Amino acid sequence: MASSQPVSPHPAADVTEHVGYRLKRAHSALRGALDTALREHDLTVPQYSCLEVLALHPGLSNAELARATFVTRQSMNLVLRGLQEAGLTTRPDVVDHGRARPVRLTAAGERRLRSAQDAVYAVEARMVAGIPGTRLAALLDDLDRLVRALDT
Amino acid sequence: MASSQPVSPHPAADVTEHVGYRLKRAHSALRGALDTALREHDLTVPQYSCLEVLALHPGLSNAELARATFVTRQSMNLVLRGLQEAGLTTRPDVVDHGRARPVRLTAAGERRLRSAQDAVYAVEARMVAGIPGTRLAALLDDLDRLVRALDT
DNA sequence: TCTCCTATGTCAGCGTGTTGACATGTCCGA
DNA sequence: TCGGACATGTCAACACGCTGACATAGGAGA
Repeated sequence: MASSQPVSPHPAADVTEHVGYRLKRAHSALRGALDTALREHDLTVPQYSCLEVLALHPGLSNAELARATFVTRQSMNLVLRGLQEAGLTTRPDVVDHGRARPVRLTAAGERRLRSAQDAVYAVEARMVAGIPGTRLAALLDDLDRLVRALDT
Repeated sequence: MASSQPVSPHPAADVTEHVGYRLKRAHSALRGALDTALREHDLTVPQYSCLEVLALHPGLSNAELARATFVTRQSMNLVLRGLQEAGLTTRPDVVDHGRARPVRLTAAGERRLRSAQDAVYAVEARMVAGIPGTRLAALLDDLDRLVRALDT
């Protein structure tokens, strides 16, 4: 099975050898682990992602947050609504210039993010622990190549 | 960083260097590409996954299909309902022995799967094309290690 | 035999994520 | 100046995917 020529219509004999399959399984496992880790912090994964991005880039608009987390404006809009109801973010009702309204973390939002980060980073560390250290960089690079190859 | 103690709270300086982030992005890109590829075949990604597994293992029950595709019984139940309404799968109303009802592809289901496979395999090939051939096996292996490390 | 444990199927509710559509606001160029 | 291209925010409809809960069917063990 070390053939290097992509001649057949089937990338591999077994579906479980497909990159897509492995990718889906890994993502599913990570999602599940994050879900349980974040539950005790009363956050969902998209909510946490949003807080993390906001901490790094305060004042991003809904559409910008959506692009940063790879979802649509519509999905992010819903997430933001939840975060605002929980008092973790603020968003001015009117702006002087454009149409985009900048989102910012509240003090409660920053506290919540910090407490959740420990749990999330623990999951990340546990996941990466199974990888030989020297191959981690290659893995990150390959995942990046997959993305670039797809949106070409 | 081959230290075996989880000392640092931050696995990496930048969030975009996290495995979780890259994994999410790659999965999102794949999902999008598959969505558009499958749309002209009137199939969703979970529906296609279900058909693919059924072709390999005819007669699997709802719960078994769910485990094979990493979703819950409830989610798979919904997918199966859609497939049955489209006439792509069949499922006996009563069984003589247990409670599990075996699902099978109809002739239409097999045809639909075959026509969709070309599109899906093209996406897989396009995605993998960006990876140095010698590193593909390592990538598959590392993705596997991530999963095993998480459900330990 | 009777009971408990486990697996399965299904209902309900919620959050997420998508496409499609539409209104609104800016800016650039004719 | 004005009109179109573009980005943004939002509504609606639909499909997924999760948890929680419940009923049912089989098998193992007292």
